[in-house]
This record gives sequence, C-alpha cells and structure tokens, in this order.
Amino acid sequence: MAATETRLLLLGAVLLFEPVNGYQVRRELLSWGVEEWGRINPGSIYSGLATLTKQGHLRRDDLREGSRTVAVYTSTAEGRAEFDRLLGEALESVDITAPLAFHTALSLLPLVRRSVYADHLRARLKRHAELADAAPPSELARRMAPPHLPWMLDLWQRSAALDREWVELLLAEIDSGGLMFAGEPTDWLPPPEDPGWEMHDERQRYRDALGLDPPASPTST
Amino acid sequence: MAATETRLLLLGAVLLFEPVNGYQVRRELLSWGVEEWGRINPGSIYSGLATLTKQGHLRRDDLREGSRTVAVYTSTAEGRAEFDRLLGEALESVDITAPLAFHTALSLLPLVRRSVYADHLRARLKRHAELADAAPPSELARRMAPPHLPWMLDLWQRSAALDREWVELLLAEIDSGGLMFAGEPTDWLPPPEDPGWEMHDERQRYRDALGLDPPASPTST
DNA sequence: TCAGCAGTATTCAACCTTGAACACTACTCG
DNA sequence: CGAGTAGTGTTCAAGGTTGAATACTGCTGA
Repeated sequence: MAATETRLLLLGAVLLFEPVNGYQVRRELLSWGVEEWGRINPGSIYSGLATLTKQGHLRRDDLREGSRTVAVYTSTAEGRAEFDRLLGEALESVDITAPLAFHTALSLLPLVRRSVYADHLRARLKRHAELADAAPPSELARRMAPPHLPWMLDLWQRSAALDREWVELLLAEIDSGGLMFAGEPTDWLPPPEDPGWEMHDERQRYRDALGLDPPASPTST
Repeated sequence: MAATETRLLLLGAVLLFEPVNGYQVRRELLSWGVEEWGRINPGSIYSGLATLTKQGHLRRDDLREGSRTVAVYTSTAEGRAEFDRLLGEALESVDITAPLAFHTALSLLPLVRRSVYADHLRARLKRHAELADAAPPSELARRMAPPHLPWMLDLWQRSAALDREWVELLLAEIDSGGLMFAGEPTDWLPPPEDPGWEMHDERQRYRDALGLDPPASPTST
C-alpha cells in the first residue's frame, strides 16, 4: 500500500459504492478497465482495504449473510479527508515518469465538486509554470552529458507540454459547465453492464443491516 | 523487485561498471538523476542486487579491503541475457500509464549495439500501429460511459501519439548515425563530477583481486 | 589530538504486495 | 439428480520494498 494510486482508487470506490464488500470493489474496478492501467490485483484490494481500515480511513463490519459472513466497508470522516488529500496531491503534482496517479484522479472526478476540482487543476498549471522556469539545464551541462541524455530531456519536455495543454483544455471545459461533478443533478445513468447496478440489492441489505440513513450522494469538501 | 525498471537499472549499472559494489551503484544511479525519476532507494539497491545474485544474473564476491569486507558484483552470462530481454521488453511494450520502463531503457542506450536498439524501436512502432488499429471504442460505448471517460481516452491517445512521433524522430537520428552505441568508438568522456571517474582505482583493485582480464567495453548481443 | 562531521557500505525488522488457492453458492445440462 | 462449471468472497505464505539505523573510515580544524 505504498502505492498512492491504489489507496486513492480504493477510497474512491468505497466512497462511490458504500456499504460495499471487497469483491464488489474488485468487480467495479475491473469494469473501469483498471485491470489494464491501474495494475491492481485481488490481493492488493483486500490488503489495501485492511490497511485503510487499520488506519481509521475505513470501517469494517462483518455482516451475517445467511450462513456466511461478509466484510462490508464504509468510509469514515478521516477516510473522506484522506481521499480529498490524496486526490489533490495526484492532481497537483506533476511527475512525467509516473502519470498513473493523475490518470487515477481523473477517473474519480465525479466524487468531487466542480470548483474544488478546477482549483486543483489550476494549481497543476501553476506547478507546470514553476517547473518550466526552474533549471533549464545549462548548455555546458548538455554538452558534457552523454549524447542520448538531451533526447531524454526532450521527451520529458514534450510530455510536460502535452500534459499542460491538455489540462488547459479540460479546465476550459469544466469552467464552461461541461462534465458532471459531485452534488450536481445528472441525467447520466450507468450502463446495464456496470456492476453498479447489480450491487443495488446488496447495498440496500447492507445499509439496513448497518442501520444507515437512505441514499446520500457522495459530495466533497 | 517486481519492478522491472529496478532490475533493468541495476543490471545496466553492473554491466557498465563491473566489478562494482552496492554503494558505487547507488552513487552512479543518483548521478543519473534516478533519485528523481527512477524511484529507487538504498534498500532496494542492495536487496535488488541480492535477488539478482540469487537468481544467477549476478555474481557476488566478498573482497577483503584492508580491515573490512566489500561485496563486489559482476555480471554472469545469464545476467547479460536477462538484461537484453528486459531492455527489449521495455523498449517494445507501450504502456501509456507507466512510461518509466521506456525512460529507463532510453537511459541504458549505450549498452546495446546500434542495430539491436533500432530494431527494438521499430518493433515499438509496430506495436503502436497495432494498438491504433485495435478497439476504437464504439460510439455507443462512448455515449454510455460517464462523461469524463472520453476525456481520459483522449489524453491516452494524445500521449500515445507523442510517444510514436518521438520514437520516429529518435529512430531517424539513430539510422542516420547519430548517438553513440556499444562497440562504437567515441570521443565523449564522462564529466569530472561523474562518479564513474572516481571509481577507476577501485575497479582496478577489484579486477585484480578477482583475476579478471583488462578493460573490455560492454557490448551486446 | 581528538571531537565531530561527511562519506562509505550495508543490514534489518516492519510492512506491503502478489497471486494462487481455498471454500462456498448457484446455475446448467444431460 | 448429480457432476461440472462459473461466480462469489477471502485468506495466506512467500517474497519484495522501505528507509532508518548501523558501523566503520578518513578528514578537518580548534
């Protein structure tokens, strides 16, 4: 669980679907295509949920479901705070060699309010500007380095430029009212293949068993 | 040591500087700026070298250096083969969310012969073409997905395009005789700050102690 | 001269990740 | 009905990673 992306993804999945069990989290993440880009495997999900529980970010209740016991997770206030912190970090920090955290944060966009998300993206652009100002490697350093290093630098600079330009496009879309964020009415419904639908009955059972209040859509600080 | 990049980097460093001890590897990697982009820490270097030794890719000799003992690593034939395999994989496989392996393979360019490296890059371009052909997500799927997913797809496509175009540029440079590869005479010398220089005496001592033949520049299959 | 600091070289316990395997339920098809 | 297959939900031992800590050497300067 060093991997920040895994924490973020797990907290996000619980916030979206709580009360939820480990297998449901797994299925939902798989349906997002996370098997391809998120490098997550069954073991990490369960151990990740256990770690987050130990740290107080999640709460685990073992419910009797007929003859067997199911571990059902809900988020705590600290968990929500941790999620907001991790998401902000993933959105604001620029690391060309590890774009996974940013991709993860993009996929969790519906969990956050529009203005909060936009502010994080603006902070990311500021960070880009700082990096561009800082340390343009001296001509001397360039000439002393082995000849393939300038090529690597060039690739990094192009990658950074792409990231910056794309974030500007996304920000423009968000500021002009595009996309759907937490706390906003939406006419979009998950497709029938999405396990989110199949989870409905179980979620209701879990809610009843835990004595939780009705729906409550996930919103953000 | 699941992380392929770490294996690649460690094998590469040993191939470049053998016979070499763990601390020298660490310093050399730090001087490449790997602290920033390669996420490597002292512990992983030593445990990585131990794992590679256990797997037969490296050989460890404990040399007496005055009153203390130093663990000195050299590569085995299997280690060289493993390096070539890992490098090829890193160069040929396209993973937009994890470019680190490709970056690592770029930094190790001087360990491989020109034609071998170019062939790997051509294979990478072929892979790009395959990915572009495969699975253009259906219009239906796009409309059913939550509205931010098309944006993620767009970012991935742009990232892939950048990678492809940049590899084409690099390949052109290589095919026209640019850069310096294994087995080619070079007038480039490492800058004085490079720990490679400071290592000279110790390498010589290690070579003598191990009864190894003179220099021998690292070449490739 | 010797305290103290920087540098060299490595280890290790705590923690995390991996993925195979387990145990169970539910369906399906002859 | 009963065997086989697919799906559900989770655990666990083996192994990897982390980074603080260790222990030593050599230099510097009061």
